[in-house]
Amino acid sequence: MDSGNIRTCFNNAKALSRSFYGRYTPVVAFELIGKILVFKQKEAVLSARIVETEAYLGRQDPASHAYRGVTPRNRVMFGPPGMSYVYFTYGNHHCLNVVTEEDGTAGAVLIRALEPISGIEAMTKRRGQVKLEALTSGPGKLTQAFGITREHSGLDLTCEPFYIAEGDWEEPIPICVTKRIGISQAKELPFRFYWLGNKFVSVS
DNA sequence: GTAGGGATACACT
DNA sequence: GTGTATCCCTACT
Repeated sequence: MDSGNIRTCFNNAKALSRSFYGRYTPVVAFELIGKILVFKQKEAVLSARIVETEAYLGRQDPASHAYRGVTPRNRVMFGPPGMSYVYFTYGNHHCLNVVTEEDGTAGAVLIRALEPISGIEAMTKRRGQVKLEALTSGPGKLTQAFGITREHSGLDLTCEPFYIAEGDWEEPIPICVTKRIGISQAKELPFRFYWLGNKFVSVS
């Protein structure tokens, strides 16, 4: 597949509504593949297509931050859907999640990989001189490319300047479902979704 | 294959 | 308040 074939105008795309996010987390994770993450910044409009996600549930999911109940860090996961949840891990990396499920129920989708569309220069400046495929092909990489930190946790992703828009891809997207990776608990659940054959996916 | 790094949660004073 | 095990990773060898 030619994943570099980018032709449509993301600027006119509509942000996804809150009701999109307020559903069962794996459904949201699945449907987020092909959607477009947009972050309007001073120096550039950064945008990228979502090519890989993972679903994390609440109290019933041992791999989820929400498993042990509300804490200062994870409380946004229990709030209204459509908000961002950013956390810091392994001493080096931030990870970007989108809150799902109705207000009061925990759930989040981890954005694991993106395919850059615009603002590539700004991303490269933050990431250093790496290959295009290495810019955003991992959860820690994409937050670095977008300049996302914990300060961006709890933001509303249904409106500007930081939002997720409808996809622009006209053909059906081949989506592969696998087990989640990088975790030690509940590894067997089929909660990872990625765009089959897309070279920006972190691990195939 | 593994070093590196810092925040977090929780068990203890 | 302090100690420490753990963590949804990356970049290097």
